[in-house]
Amino acid sequence: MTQDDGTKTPRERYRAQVRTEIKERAWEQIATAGASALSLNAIAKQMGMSGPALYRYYSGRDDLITELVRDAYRSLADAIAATAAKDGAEVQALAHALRDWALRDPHRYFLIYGTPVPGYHAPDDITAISSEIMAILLEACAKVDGDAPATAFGTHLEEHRDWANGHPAPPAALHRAMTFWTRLHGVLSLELAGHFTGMGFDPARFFAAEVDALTGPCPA
Amino acid sequence: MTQDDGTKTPRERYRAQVRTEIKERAWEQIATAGASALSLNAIAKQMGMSGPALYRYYSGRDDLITELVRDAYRSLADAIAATAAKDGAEVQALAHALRDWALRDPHRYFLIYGTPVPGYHAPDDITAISSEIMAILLEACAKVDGDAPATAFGTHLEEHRDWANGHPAPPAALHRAMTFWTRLHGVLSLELAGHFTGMGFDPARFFAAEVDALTGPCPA
DNA sequence: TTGCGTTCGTTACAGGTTCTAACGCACGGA
DNA sequence: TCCGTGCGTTAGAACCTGTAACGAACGCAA
Repeated sequence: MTQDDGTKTPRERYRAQVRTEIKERAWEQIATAGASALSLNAIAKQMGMSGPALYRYYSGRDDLITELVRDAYRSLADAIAATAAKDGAEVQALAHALRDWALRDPHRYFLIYGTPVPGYHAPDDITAISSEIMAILLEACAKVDGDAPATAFGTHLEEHRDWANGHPAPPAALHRAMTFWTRLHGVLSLELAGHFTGMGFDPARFFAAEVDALTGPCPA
Repeated sequence: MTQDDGTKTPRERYRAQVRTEIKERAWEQIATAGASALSLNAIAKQMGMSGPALYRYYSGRDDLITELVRDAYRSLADAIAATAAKDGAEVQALAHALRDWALRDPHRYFLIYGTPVPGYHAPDDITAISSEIMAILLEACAKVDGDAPATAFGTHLEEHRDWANGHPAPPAALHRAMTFWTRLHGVLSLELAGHFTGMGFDPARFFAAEVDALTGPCPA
């Protein structure tokens, strides 16, 4: 046989299949009741199994949620990387890719950028995915701010650029990347949280306006 | 006697006192373990009472949390109103008042602007407090953008200005108020959620840079 | 084909939560 | 002084997470 499936033994194949089905049920549950209401017991019952059986596949609730967060980051990084490869890393394209991804499943967005769980710390491989995304963003900003003058906060970032993972972006690009992140998160998170409902205006236009302000030459 | 205390009968006085003590314990608990881990049982045990006694004072967990959200909004509105009265509603002053308030208790900030609970809808009196805050912000922005040219999104807001509650702010002011909200929320929420930890730069400088960009004349 | 060990799913249980129901007591207004 | 309202109690149902011990099935190897 071909070794297409990656995993080899039937047990591993079965185990992987059950793990993904658990995650699918978990996403459904999160979409309806939120991440805080995620119940291993309910997932098991829904799959025709009884309670503690799931502990063969995930060591606990935190373990499952960590896996979901990892998948969410991975999905976002792939979406961003895909548009970067297709549109040549235009900043506007990245922004709208981010919004499309967030609107596709708001709960998935909040799993990453929502209210943090007090005791929880993400493992290293997850933060690594996060810096993948940042690298793509920095690349796009560097193309725009090739020789833009450094802003005040940009020089501050220049002095503390360990987070850029060695990317040779100029200060103005570092500044633009950070404002890209925070401004778009600001609009998106308030929109997804429903704080704009009933206000009457079009959130998409607001987002587009922020993207325009972001890609303009002014104070990035 | 004077009717200073508002409540009259001793029973009402006692009831009010217990209700506030419950809320104090709840805030302590939220500060250490987050809102999702708030336990009525633990609060009761901490107060020397046993479990269901609290249901005399709050009809359930949701009722208590709603009250906490109301208090949080009220506290924010008071803080904003205080600086508006003191500093004459300078936009910068409002921004830093917001950050100070948020840093004073991050969990309280997330209780308002964090991940929304799927089924939950805030009662009308809470949204009323929210528009109090917006009114102050609009007033401050109107002083800045007295006769500023309308932006594209500003005219869109002009056409859907029901959320401004009849405030006679010009389009540029409407636009500035919304970007004030989303941009500062963007920086603040990511900072409070810990997404900047380990990056090395100073979040306060980033916030200040965004405030500067916000109060500048460029694309509001 | 026949073992045999690993892994799976089960039930039983401990301890936690929210919330309802029914009971007794004690406080306060009349 | 009396009596009703309101308070706190215990008991219990229905959930939840997570552990422990048991039996069965599956797959690899001889």
